[in-house]
Amino acid sequence: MPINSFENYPMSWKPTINRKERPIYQWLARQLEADIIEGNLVPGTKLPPQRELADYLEVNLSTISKAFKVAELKGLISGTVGSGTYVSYDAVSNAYLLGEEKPKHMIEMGAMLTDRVSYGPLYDLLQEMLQESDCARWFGYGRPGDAVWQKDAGVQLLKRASVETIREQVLLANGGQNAITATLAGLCKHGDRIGVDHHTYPGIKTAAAMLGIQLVPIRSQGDEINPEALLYACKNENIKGLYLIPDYQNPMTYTMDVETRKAIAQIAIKQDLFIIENGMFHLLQDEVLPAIAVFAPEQTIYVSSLSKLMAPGLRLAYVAVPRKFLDPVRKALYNINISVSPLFAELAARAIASKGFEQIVAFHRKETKARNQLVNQYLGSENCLGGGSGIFRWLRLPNPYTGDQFEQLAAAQGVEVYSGGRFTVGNATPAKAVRLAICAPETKDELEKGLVLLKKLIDVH
Amino acid sequence: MPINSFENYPMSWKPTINRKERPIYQWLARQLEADIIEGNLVPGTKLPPQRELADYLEVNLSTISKAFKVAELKGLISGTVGSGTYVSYDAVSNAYLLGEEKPKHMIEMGAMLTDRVSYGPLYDLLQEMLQESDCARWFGYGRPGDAVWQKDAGVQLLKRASVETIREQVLLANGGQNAITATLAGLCKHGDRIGVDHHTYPGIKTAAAMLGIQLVPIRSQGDEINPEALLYACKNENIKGLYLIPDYQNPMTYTMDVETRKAIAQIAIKQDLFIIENGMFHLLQDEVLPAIAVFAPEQTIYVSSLSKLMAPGLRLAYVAVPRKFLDPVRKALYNINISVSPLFAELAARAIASKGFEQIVAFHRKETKARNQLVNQYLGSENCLGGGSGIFRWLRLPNPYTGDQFEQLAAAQGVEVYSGGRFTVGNATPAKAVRLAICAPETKDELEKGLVLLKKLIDVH
DNA sequence: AAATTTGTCTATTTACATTTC
DNA sequence: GGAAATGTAAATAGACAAATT
Repeated sequence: MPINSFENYPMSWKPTINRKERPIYQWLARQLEADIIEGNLVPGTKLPPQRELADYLEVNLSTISKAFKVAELKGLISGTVGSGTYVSYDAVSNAYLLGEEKPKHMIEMGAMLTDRVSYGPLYDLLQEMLQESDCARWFGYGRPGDAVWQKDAGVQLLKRASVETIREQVLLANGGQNAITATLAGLCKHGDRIGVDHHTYPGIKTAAAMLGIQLVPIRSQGDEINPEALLYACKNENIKGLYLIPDYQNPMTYTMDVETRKAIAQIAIKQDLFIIENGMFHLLQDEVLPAIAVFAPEQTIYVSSLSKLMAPGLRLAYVAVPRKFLDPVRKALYNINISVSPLFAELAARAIASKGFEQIVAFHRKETKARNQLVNQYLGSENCLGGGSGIFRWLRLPNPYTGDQFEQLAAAQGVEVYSGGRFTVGNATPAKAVRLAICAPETKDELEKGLVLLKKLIDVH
Repeated sequence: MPINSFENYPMSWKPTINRKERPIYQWLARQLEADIIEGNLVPGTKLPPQRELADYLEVNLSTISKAFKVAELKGLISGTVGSGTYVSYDAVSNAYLLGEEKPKHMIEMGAMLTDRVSYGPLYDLLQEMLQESDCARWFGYGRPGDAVWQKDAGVQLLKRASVETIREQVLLANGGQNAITATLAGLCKHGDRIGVDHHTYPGIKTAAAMLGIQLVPIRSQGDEINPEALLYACKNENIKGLYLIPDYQNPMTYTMDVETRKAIAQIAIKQDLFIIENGMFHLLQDEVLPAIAVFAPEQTIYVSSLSKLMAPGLRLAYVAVPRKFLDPVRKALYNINISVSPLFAELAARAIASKGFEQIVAFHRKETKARNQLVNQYLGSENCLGGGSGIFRWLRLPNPYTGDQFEQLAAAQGVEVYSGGRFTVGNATPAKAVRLAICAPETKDELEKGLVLLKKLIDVH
């Protein structure tokens, strides 16, 4: 019997204990998971201190600790020394952004797509390839020399994004997500910690949860990661690496300035952190700033994906890998893919080397800018962050709305947007904002229809 | 001070202890790993009992246990209650079969390729696709209906391999390895155990090691997994699933008979094991036996890859997933790939639905049989297991040779073959055999050259 | 500024089950 | 067939450090 009767204390979570159900810690972890998923424990709830639970259940402190650890690695809860353990805001929100079936007649502004200007040129290049003699080799493993020039094309693309590398340090992946998951799998082991923005690309959240890698939101005053906050996380959170999107951060739209890049690079070098730099939107920017990889070339794995730049169906990414990480990343990519399709590797290489490449990029930018102007007309630019040649916006909501509420209301009106909660990491507080994928609607007309509906919702308050 | 002086006992491994290097268990694990990789501890070495080491180092038993666990999850050592802990045979052998660069002028009989008869028909189909209107959509996400018919094609392919499923339970992956790694990642967590053949497809070894999943070789009298051995492993090894290649097992060439399939299916149902059934060579067999998935449809994830059947560059696989595993496997595939290329999904679907499909398969079989007859001429069929329409053989070596020695000698002669050790799992003893990929040489002439050289090496003894 | 709260980590204790002899 | 050898795994204890008050 516990010395105190806990009946009188309000405990936010009262698990049952069943001594026959061994191991205890797993039994508790299962209960905790179920209670969170079923909604008995809502996001943001503070769980009782581990010692209190241990006392209440008459088990050892470490048994509780272990149960919490299981849930934490699944991304369900998040604990901090001194302040306690909280149910994560993103525990129940759906981070899988590309479902199997979509309800029809929705204006799609959730999942991120680009416009379709590049499909034609890609088609032409593919046609050209198929006219050549021996072209059937693209269904095999290609000719020995092919891989070399395909990687050289990667070098060229990376150079365009300010990253200097050599073909021996370029690896090919089946798209950006594939590259990132492989890099994580190759460089981290179960239980490792990675620093990220407090709102970030959901793909890394689900991948990390699957691999048992813990994401640590790097806090700071504003929304941007800053060097002091990073240094703090190095000292106190034992992080092993960083995942960053310095150019038009997803979803918060900020672009990191050069000084901050330098400072973060310096810290990464000093603290021996690796950085996964996602250059997703780098080349779409009006002014291409030097990548963090430029300032910390031995620490930074730079990922340059073609799906946003060229076409979403061209699932290919180039990864520039520092020498010391080359072997593990190559092995992880092998374990996951064996190899990429030689046909696509060739097509992509030709697209990059083609005269039309810059034109495609320019087209994308132009189309995107026009759409952003449309957005500004309806939503203004003060509370709707981003713009320029960014393919999404970050709409800060007027006061009574939470992101989730707004997402649901918008869906009811026929517009799909993604709530801030989908991007929230760990115990960070979900922003009262939604992300708008402005290039996803097929036409500007459809985008405008969506904007009208969203504007109405906002003006209610 | 330990009570006994261990100076006099011969201990196979004497780690140093440095009490300043905390944590102790990590310090020990690092030493163990280094000693294995540097060759101070050769494969097969029995390590001292955990208690003995603990006594010697004056630390607790569990500290040693934990250090051993770290090494075991990396696939370096393998412990059994009662008999002790041994250095794995495959700890140092290279399981990554597709290196970046190959020495030139080698006759390739290591990495497994098929012949090239299907390249032409695939080319024709792709050409046809590109003639259609709106064909540029394959660079986007395709039309909504596309995915449906592409999955139906998968259903059709699976049915051809005896597996009955519905489109809702078919998922697409970027090739067989991609499907297997995703399935493992989706269904297992760090530390889980999976039963496999004592020699198996190296891709699962490296993927499992990366994910911290432990492979348990299922032992039995002969080389084949049998139901009693499996039942034993269920009771004693706490395995959560199975990975099997019932049709022309890689590398040992055996095909599981129908009774054994039924028995294994029954055990899987009773013990609630999942089965990852790799149907890699299923459709190449002369007689297509019912898959294990037929007898345990709710337990079996059946993977049907096109790279061996059609072309290695067509990196696509269909996965038939039981309802209860659908969600985790789909999410894992999403985390790893987001999606497969719509262009390839369409091309593959058309290839499967085409009239030429059966013809391609027949072509492959015919070509392979001819090659196998050539192999029989030189190496006989008694010690060179496999044949028929199998694209590799398992050559049992005459007595003084180990697989590794033979691999090296053959390489010196200009023929690449893969030693049994590359396929060995955990503490299983590496077979004195090598695998010959008989369809990898581009021509029969080249295959014959290779066979002559191998024959000479064998005849020396 | 010091004391308290709180989570983290590793080593230790204990119980257990199987294999070997 | 029973005792000894051996690895496995969970619970517990204790030390530690950061955050809060």
